[in-house]
Amino acid sequence: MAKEMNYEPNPHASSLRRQKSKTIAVVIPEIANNFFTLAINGIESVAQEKGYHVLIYLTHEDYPREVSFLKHLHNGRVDGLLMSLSSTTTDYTHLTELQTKDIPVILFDRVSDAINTIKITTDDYDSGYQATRHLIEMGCDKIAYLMISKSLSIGTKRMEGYIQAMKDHDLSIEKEWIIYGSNDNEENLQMVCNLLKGSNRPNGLFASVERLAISAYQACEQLSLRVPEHVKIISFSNLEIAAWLNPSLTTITQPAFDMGQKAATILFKALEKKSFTITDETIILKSTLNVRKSTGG
Amino acid sequence: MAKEMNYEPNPHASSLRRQKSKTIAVVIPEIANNFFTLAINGIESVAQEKGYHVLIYLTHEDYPREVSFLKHLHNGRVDGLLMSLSSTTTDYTHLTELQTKDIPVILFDRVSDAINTIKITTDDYDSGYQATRHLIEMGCDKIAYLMISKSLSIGTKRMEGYIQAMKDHDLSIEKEWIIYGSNDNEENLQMVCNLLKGSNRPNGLFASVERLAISAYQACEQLSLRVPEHVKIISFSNLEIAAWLNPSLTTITQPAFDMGQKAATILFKALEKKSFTITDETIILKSTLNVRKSTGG
DNA sequence: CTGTTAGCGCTTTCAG
DNA sequence: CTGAAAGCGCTAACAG
Repeated sequence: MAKEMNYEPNPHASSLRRQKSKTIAVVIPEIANNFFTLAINGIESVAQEKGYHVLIYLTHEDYPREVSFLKHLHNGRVDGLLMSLSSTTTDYTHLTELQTKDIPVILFDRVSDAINTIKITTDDYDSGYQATRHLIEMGCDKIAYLMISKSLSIGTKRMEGYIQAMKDHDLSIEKEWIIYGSNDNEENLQMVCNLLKGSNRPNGLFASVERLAISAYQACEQLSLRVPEHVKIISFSNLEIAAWLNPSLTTITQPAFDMGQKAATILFKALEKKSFTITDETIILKSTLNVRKSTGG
Repeated sequence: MAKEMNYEPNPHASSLRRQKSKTIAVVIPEIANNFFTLAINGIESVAQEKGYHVLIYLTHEDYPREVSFLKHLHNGRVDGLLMSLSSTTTDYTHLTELQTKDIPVILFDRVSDAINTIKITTDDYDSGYQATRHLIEMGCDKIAYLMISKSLSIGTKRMEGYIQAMKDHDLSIEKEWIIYGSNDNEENLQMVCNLLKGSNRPNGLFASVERLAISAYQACEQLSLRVPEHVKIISFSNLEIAAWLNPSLTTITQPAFDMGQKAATILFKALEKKSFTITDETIILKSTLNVRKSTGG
C-alpha cells in the first residue's frame, strides 16, 4: 500500500526477529585470479535469484585471518558460508565450530576431507594427469611441478596425477623439480629461476595454480628462455583473455562459474528446506584441457 | 571475560540499536575484469583494517538491477555505498534518494558529474590522448575507437582524448571508426569484424575497456589479421598476466587497487567523523601507459 | 480476518 | 561505579 512511498523494512530488525539474515558469506583466499572471480560471479547470480546478500572476505592465504573472519560469523550475521580454504590452513576447528552453531559451511575447490560437509571440487587427479601427459606428448621428458600447498586437496591430488603420468611414461622425477610455492610471488619467481638455471633444467613446467604460472612465465622471460620452444608451460588457469593473447598458453580450465553456482544452490537449498541435510560428500566437476591450435591475434 | 568462550555479539541486534551496521555495499557492473577485481581488493583491504563488512552486488550493466539493489539498501542494511555506474544507467534518482537517507555514496571509475558527491576517477582524457598518440607514433594513421557508453564519463572523456590526439596529428576520423559496444560480447565481436572487413579498414584499434579489447583480439584472430603487424591494439586493461604473455599487448593501466582503497578510506572517514562532509569533487588518479619492450616469455 | 502485543539481543541511559 | 530497564523495528503468535 504505502510501500510505494519507498518503504523498505529494516533488515536488522527483521534478521533479529526471524533469526535469519538472508545473507551468506564467501570466504576465499584471493580474488586477483580469474578462478575466484568467476566463482563469485556464479555465487552472486544464484544469490540474486534467491534474494540473498553476499558478504565477501579475502584471507590472502592467511590462516589467522581466516579464523578471525569465521569468528565474526558466529552470531547470526550470516545464514551460511561458502568457502575455499587458505593454503596455510591445516586446522579446521574454526569450521567445525561454525557448523556446531548450525551455520552450514560448503567448501569449493580448496577443500579438505577432514571437514564433514558437502565439498565441490574438480577432477584434480585426472586433470593433473592429463596436463602432464600433454606435456609429455609435446615432447617434454623433464617436467617440474609447481606446487601450492601440501594441505590442500588441489595441491596433492594434482600432484598425484602428475606423478602417476610420469610413472606411466617411464619418466623419472628429480627431487628439485617439485617446487613448493609460497604466498610471496617474488620468492616463487626466484625458485623457478633457480630451477631453470640448474644443471638438470626441466623442459616442461606444470603450474598447479594460476599465480605460479605467472612466476613461470616471468622466470622464462628473465632467463631469456622461449615458451614453448625452450620450455613448455601448462597451468591451471581461467584466463580467457590471456589465452587469446598467447596461443602457446596451454591451460586447464576449471568450471569456476558452475562451481560457484552449484555451491550456492546447495547452500540455499540447505537453508530453505529443513528436510535437506548436508551430507559428507564430494561433488566433482570436470575441468577442460585447452590446447589452442590457431596462431591467434 | 567469558568472551573467551567464543562469545560473539549478535550483529543485527547491535545494528538495530546503534543504527549502524559496520557494513558497506559495493555495487559494480561486473567482476570478470581485472579492474574491478583489483578495486575490490583495495576496498576489502581497508574494510578489514577498519572492521567493516563488505556486501557485493553485480549489476551486469543492467540499470533496473542497479535500481533494485539500491532500493534494498534504503533501510540501514549498510552504512555507506561504493559504486561504479552501469553503462546503461542514465538516471540517478536511485542514488540521490539514498543520499537523502543519509547513506553516503562514493563513486569510482564510472562516475557522473550529475551526482553530487566525491568521485574518484583516473585521468581519462589524458590517457585517452596518450593511448591514441602512442598508436600514431607506432605508425597508425587510421585509428578506430571502441566505445563503452555515452553516458559514462570514462566513455566520453577517453573519446575526447582520442579525438583531440587525432586532430593534433592532422588525422581524420571516419564515422564508422567509432564503435558503440553493447553488453553482448558476441555482438561486439561482430561489429569489430565488420569494421575490419570494411573498405576503410583501420590499422589501429583503441579499446576503451578491457572487454572490448578481447573482442578486438578475437576479431583479428577470426580474420587472420596479425597483431601488431596488421593492426595495432591498445586498450584500457589491468591484465598483468596477459601482458606477460603477449609483449605486443599495449595497455593503459589504471591504479585500480589504489582507487578502491581511496574510495573506501574516504567513505569510512565520512562514516566515522560527523565533522567530515562529503563534497562534490572529483579526485583524479593517474593511469599508466604500458609499452613492453622485451620479447617476453 | 484484523488488531494488539511480546520479544529477538543488544546498547544506552538513568537510577541506585 | 554497578545494575536495572527501556527501546531500536520488525514479525509471529494470539486475542478479539
